[in-house]
Amino acid sequence: MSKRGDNNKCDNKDLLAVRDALEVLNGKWKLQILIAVLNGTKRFKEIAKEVDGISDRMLSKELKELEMNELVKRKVIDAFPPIVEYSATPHTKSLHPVVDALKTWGYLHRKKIIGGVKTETGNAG
Amino acid sequence: MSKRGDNNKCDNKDLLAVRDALEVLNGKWKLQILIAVLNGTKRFKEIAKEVDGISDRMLSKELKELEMNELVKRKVIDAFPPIVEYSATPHTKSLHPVVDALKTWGYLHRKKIIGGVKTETGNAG
DNA sequence: GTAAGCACTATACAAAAGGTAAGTAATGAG
DNA sequence: CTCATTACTTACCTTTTGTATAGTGCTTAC
Repeated sequence: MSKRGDNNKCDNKDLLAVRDALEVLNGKWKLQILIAVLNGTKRFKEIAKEVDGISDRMLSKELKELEMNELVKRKVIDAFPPIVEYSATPHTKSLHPVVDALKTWGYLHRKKIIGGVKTETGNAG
Repeated sequence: MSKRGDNNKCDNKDLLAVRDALEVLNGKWKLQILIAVLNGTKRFKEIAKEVDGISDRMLSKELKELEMNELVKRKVIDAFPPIVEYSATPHTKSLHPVVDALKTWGYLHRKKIIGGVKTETGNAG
């Protein structure tokens, strides 16, 4: 009866919530873009630099989806070579626990698996 | 030293950690499978039922990758129609904060965006 | 006029992820 | 023998993602 006190279990509704989150945050780039923007308002090229490896095409696409979900705010400044600034919204900021948990787990995982991996070629099965 | 107190910012190393986590957890299904297993040891078909929509092909594939990363433990019981049990490991359990953050944010997002969306076809006034 | 820079957009094509359907091995029910 | 069951594997197809290249509109620098 005490579902509230037990956050280590997921019922069906919880599963749905995770699916919703995953749908918005899925893919290789979205979280990384969000982190860049969470660290401060940035222009297109600046995000591209921070999210190393992403192409203009992908960044443009992801930014649009993120905007639709109110996870970035786009501001066009009417200047000579165009200036477009992307910034975090309150909704983006609500992602901090997710980013933080992922970050913490990333370090943990690196220690446990990546750092202590048996050589790919040397395991006798 | 001061980094400890400020978990709202990500430096380059933190970014890398998030990328590591994303690499292991990426895709539509991994977290959902992990949640199913975190809720208790289960057989192949049981996971398939809980992670609604996944195909045998995908489940098999994902389970393998998860096993390689020590996120599920596979136990074969030598019985007549095969019995294979998948269970959580200590490493899986370390994912609880991630799952929990994602779950919480999923609810939040549903309220904010999915629940309060303007109708796609009928927003003319 | 030519070149460079910004924030995109468009096109073509390759690669990866995901979906669907069918097949495999072993065994008990009919 | 056929059907059903379990845990997968295989083949084929579509969608998404990634790479490379070129172009738009505007302005400064040469």
